[in-house]
Amino acid sequence: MDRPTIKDIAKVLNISPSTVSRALSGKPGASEELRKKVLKTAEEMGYMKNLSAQSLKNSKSKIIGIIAFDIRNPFFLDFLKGVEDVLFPREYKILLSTVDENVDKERTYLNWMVSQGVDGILSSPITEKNGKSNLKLYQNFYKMGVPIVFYDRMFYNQEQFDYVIVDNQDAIIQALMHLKENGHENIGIFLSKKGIFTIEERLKGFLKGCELLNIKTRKEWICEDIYPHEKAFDILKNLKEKSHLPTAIIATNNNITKNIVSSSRKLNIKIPDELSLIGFDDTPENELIAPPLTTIKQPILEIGKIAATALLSRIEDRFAKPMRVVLKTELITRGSVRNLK
Amino acid sequence: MDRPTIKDIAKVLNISPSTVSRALSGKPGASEELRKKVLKTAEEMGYMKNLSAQSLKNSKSKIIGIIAFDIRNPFFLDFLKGVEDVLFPREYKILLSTVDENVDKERTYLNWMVSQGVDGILSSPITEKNGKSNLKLYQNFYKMGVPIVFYDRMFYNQEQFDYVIVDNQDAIIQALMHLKENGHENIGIFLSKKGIFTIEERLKGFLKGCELLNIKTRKEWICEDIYPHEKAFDILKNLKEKSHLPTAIIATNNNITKNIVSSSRKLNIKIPDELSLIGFDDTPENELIAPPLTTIKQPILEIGKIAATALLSRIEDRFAKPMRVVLKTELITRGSVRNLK
DNA sequence: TAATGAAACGCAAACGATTGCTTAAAAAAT
DNA sequence: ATTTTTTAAGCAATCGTTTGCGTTTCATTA
Repeated sequence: MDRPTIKDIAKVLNISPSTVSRALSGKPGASEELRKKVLKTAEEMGYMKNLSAQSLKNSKSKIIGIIAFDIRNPFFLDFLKGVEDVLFPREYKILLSTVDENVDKERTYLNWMVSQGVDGILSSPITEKNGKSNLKLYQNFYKMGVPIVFYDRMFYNQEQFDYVIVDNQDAIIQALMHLKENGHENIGIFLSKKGIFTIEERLKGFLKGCELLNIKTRKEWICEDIYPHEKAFDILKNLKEKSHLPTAIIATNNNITKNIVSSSRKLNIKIPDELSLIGFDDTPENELIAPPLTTIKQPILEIGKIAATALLSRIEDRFAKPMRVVLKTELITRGSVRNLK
Repeated sequence: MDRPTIKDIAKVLNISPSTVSRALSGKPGASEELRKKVLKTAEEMGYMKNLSAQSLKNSKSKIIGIIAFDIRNPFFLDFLKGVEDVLFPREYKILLSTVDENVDKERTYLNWMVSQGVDGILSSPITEKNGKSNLKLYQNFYKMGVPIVFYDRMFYNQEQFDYVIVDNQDAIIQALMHLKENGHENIGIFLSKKGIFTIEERLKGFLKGCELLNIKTRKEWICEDIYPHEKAFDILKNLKEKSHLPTAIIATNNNITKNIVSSSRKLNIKIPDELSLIGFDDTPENELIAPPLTTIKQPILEIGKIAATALLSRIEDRFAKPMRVVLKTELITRGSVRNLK
């Protein structure tokens, strides 16, 4: 009692499989009359096409693979929605992976995806702090003609790839300007895992911005590689004990932000009275936190939509010139930055 | 310059494709010596197996489909992680869909998935408020032997299916007990979209709990079908204007909770002084909200893990007896419930 | 009426991997 | 040295669809 195939339909109607195929696909080669009959019996028999067979035959799967650096990041709520909005109407399916910031896992998934015959890949590539990455593999795939679009992250000096990212340096500079306008001179930055493209960029932005705006910073205020994010507590504690707290901190992801808020409470550091805070990535809850959080907001839904659109274009034309999209972030000012003036 | 196939490897080594296949898969029929040679040349030639061909041949895809009621719900952050934790080591891939609470979209995706030849489906089925659902389709698939496990939601009187859900009635009763213990007698519930299994259950739990605990409630306090969730504002406003506010509200999803908090602020209703609130679904931010939110916490990661495990079992044995898992929720008490005593 | 063309349909070979069956070769047993 | 057993490898069919090419049918035109 297996699922009926094209051959079964053909047998029932006493015609050839090729004709059934043409009728089903609407390609010329079957009379309109016959076509209707085929459609009807297919329906009646509960026919469902076998996409594996189709993929095998046409080397097209209508599947795109997504490499997510870490699915637990709320970033993916909006990102996946954006991607899906574009993909669904065009009948593309999503093969999802989460690689937990792990290069080996990323490699495994990448190979699976290509083996699976995905039509393209949307990836936020991993770079570990020792510099290890799957760049070679991506380059191989690129040569093989596998359409790839990077989102959120990319590789330096690899401008042959398409990418959709955000201007991370500018994002931090915006934050810095806002702080300066509010009279802050002693500013720190809490950075997540080292090596990650976005984090490196945010650090660069911080350094550049401090110079640009003539803000003095101290080494102890540039806190790198805070991972796991709970480490924020110890750093904050240390800073407080040494009476070395900056007047403001920029956090570089929402988990760190969250940890700074909760740590501050435990350490009895009042936000924003004693310490101002700017977070990265806006979640709906940020508005409700005490105090309401001033954050850098990325257009995540847009990133998803644009990346998906770019990938589809790339699939249609392997040789089109690379699409390089850099979106701006927006600073949402709420109550976590104190005006010192 | 296409990707090499088994045949290409065979040609290079002057052996037959069958031998290459057996060598690569490690099945008996190739000497160890030859096997190593095959592996080596496969590696050198950059061979990657074609999973479409494999699927076609063995009718196994090593892909499981996930139907997500709405990917923007933070539920899926943990759920997907839980699922992936189980699936990745067993080399299963995830085909993800989001159906936006839409029965038609769900149907489309379900058909795609089966056409794709997924080995099983993890689904949180949609029921629209008019009762429309894809139950028939699920039943068909069930008869066809497509392994299906429902999570978070299920269909009433369909105990042939496997499912992993939470005791929603008990969850609300727990909340009610907590409120009663804190002296609340006038309690309302804000329910999301009508028809949804979990929401219906939570309503039942509320009704049952009120009777059990001898809590009087009013019709105006049982607010159904709050969708879009922003409607919470109007309801609250109305209640306040009529001086009809209950002393406590139970919200039935985190979006409604969020809207109640923000609406209360706008309407100058103090939580918990004037109004106590219990939310549903615990997000990390709940702790940081003002006031810290008392919520009903579902073991989401567990739901994902158990559902995935159940599905794999079902795949292995189509005729095993249905796995029916009902997990308990936990009430996380923080600051949003006032003690009236 | 015969010739021409188009349309409708069938045949069979692919796509890449797997596997039951057969044959050949090597090892073991008599 | 001959038979039996084990092991290694090849042949060819198969999974379900698609498609180039060939054939049949029928309407069109000269």
